[in-house]
Amino acid sequence: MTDHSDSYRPDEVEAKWRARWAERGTNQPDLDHPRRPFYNLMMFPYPSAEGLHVGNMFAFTGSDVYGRFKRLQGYDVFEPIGFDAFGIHSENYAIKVGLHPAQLIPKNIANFTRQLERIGGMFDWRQALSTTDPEYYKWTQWLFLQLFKAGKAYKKKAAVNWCPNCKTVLANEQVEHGLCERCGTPVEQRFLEQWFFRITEYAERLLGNLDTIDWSETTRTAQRNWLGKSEGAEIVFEVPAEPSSRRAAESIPVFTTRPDTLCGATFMVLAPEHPLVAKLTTPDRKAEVDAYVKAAAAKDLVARKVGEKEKTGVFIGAYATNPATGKPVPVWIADYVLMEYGTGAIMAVPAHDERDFAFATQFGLGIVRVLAGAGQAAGAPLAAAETEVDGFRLVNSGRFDGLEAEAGKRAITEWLAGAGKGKAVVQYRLHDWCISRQRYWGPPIPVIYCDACGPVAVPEGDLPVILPPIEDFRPDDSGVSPLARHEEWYYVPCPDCGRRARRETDVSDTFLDSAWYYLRYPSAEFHDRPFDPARTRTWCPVTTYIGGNEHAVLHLLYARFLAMVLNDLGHLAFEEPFTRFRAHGLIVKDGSKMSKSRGNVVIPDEYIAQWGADTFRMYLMFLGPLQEGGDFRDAGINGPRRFLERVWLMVGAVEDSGGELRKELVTRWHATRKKCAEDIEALRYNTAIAALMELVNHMKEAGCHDKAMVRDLVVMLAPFAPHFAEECWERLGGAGSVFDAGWPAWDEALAVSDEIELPVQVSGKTRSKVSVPRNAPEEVAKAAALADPAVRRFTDGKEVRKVIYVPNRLINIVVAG
RNA sequence: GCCCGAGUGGCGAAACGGCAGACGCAGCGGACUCAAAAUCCGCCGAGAGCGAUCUCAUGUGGGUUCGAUUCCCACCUCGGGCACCA
Repeated sequence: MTDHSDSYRPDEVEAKWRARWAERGTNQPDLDHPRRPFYNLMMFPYPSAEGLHVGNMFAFTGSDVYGRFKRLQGYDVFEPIGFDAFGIHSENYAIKVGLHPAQLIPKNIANFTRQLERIGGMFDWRQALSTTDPEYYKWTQWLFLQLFKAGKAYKKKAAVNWCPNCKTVLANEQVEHGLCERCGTPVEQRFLEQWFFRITEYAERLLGNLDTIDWSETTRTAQRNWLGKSEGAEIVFEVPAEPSSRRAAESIPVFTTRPDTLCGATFMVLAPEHPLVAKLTTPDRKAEVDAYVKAAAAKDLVARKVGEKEKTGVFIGAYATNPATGKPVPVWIADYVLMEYGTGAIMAVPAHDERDFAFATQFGLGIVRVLAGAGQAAGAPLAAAETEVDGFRLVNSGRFDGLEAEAGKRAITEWLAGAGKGKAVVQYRLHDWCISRQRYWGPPIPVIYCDACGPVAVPEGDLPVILPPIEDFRPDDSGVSPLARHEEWYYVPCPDCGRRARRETDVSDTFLDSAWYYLRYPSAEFHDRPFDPARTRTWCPVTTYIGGNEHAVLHLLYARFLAMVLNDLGHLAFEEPFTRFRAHGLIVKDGSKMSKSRGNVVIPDEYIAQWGADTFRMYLMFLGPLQEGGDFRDAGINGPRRFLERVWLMVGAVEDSGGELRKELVTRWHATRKKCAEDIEALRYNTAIAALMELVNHMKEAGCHDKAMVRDLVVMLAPFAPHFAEECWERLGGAGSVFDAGWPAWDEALAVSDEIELPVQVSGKTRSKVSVPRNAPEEVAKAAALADPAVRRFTDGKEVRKVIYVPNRLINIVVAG
């Protein structure tokens, strides 16, 4: 191509339109008086030192295509962007390279900003935010105070997950298989004073609302599993007083999902940490029990939770009474029972629970069957626990014998409640959210401890509590934050009594920063309020949210919880923050997900420099459906490039063809408008792009350069290749931005053709095609089919048994033999 | 172990229960060129046949149906989540 005046040069075009958009405020909706507000949100990035990688770009482009499409449909689309820049990621990296995070983060943000602009996102940069900005974390602290004042934040000494490498506490959600999610170090148990949010109070609502929101099913399932609802009963086992050792009577409540098996409870097991263990242990068992408790406490959570098949445990010498049978049952402790779940104690029913069966077998404890199938004797021996009990009936259960399992559950629970020995309860797997971190790089928790007044909230007028710029920000093994080494910072007068008091030195979890950022975007310029009521009413809840499923149970659950709390406290009118959520797929490279931690990231900058952002955007979106992700390899990028160049040439050669267009082409035109819109709405960008390519192929074949068609083509291409489309639009004489052109409307009647190529099957095998009018009556189609020579070869001389005709789809002639 | 996804040409993929492989990449043949690149035209699942055509083919095995990539049952493989949660 020697004619430079007519070749497409992405660098120039893209730079030109980036400048135009900034100049004209193209991407800045009227935040106060939008006609049709549409909040298009993408999960904000953590600004890593490596920069935005191809996996990020895939997700951001996916969200941006949708936002631009909505814009073309006439919505006032608000597409904000920001940076989730606090947290251990940034801090650890700063430690590694020997810099202060406060120096590092602004550089990373600058780099991300450059990249995000370069990929052509429709971001409203006026409202950009960083969670590390005091103007932002002031309100994160405010949020904490609202929960604190409402009694939804509390401090307790608790067994927490401690990462000895990151030297901090982790939330349960940040522990994977007993390993630290970030660095893979085995997590230890420590007992520390920690701040918690009462998310468990919201478990029922968090679960129930899942049925009311339009979210990816995978995400909702993940949340349901995480919430882990179990319905069952709490049953109290009494331990009679022991006069010889002067021990009083005690009672041990247990939680079970199988109250129907109560009569089969032949022993009990307590968690080693259970508070009753010390009281109930008999003197002769004390040495052995103490040793076991100690050993269990020393075990890290990996050893305790995974891998171990061998059951261990010790008898503590006490006997409790089975409330249904009145028989004594021995009380054991074992580390397969967890203090954090239920009551920390179980009734063991070895006949119908695998773990209890293994334990009973190992220690020679009694096994009594209480459920039997048809033809099974009540005394039939068990080779293994029988947990599948469909159609089984209760046996060895006295007055409850003969009931089916479900009926037995109800009957026994009712009987327990009447006798004051138990009640129906619902348990959740969810724990309260531990939000304190013994680290530096986060918002200080705004509480002051006074010897006279106790924990006091920092007055809202004193916010933000600025994170001091200390040099020795590295964590240590002490279990306290680096801020605790700075007296000059933490000694302050008590806000209530004025006496010397000390600040909380822990900072809050990064997930608190990100749990409310969507509220800040529309109100980012207000200094005196976290989120403006009018702006929030206009823009929230978020219309469409796109993000990674790795946040299904972390970020997305916390954000929902906080919205509910703010709703209860009267700050928000809604309780579900994201009306529609779609999880994008992951970009895989060399067999595993592209991520910094796996070291397989590809930075898009070089590709963009070589091909242009538009071509690269189209290439990524053409890979496959957004929700499925795909393998990254750069083979194939030539396709979108050739396509855009073809369209470019077409734009240079347009002509007015008046009403001369072929009927077939008009049909394609309308069908493409429709298909492309429907596919984008469903996030099937790959087939939307394919439809545009098909249209171009047909236009080329027909030698068509019709101006109106080319203009539509450019508009439909705009979500994918925004700079390119703007340039073409301008060259076609369009006024303003192509994004104000409106999505081309289609006529349903024109989108289908009058003549149909109808496939003809003979006994279910396709043999030929015949041309018939659209919606042809069966007789017409049948006559045409039976007249076709290719069909007659299979039907001649045979009896037609039946004809199946699906108008406009197919005709199937079923013949005998 | 349990709960979600997904298995289709050399590759990325497409297909309201109705022509399997749209669209694209790579490859092959040709045109243009001194030549190469770019561009344009044609071919492109496997097997048989000179051919029009025929047979086989959507992870495996069954089933429902006139007809199954699609629905049902069992199994295999690969991703992801949960996991001693009582």
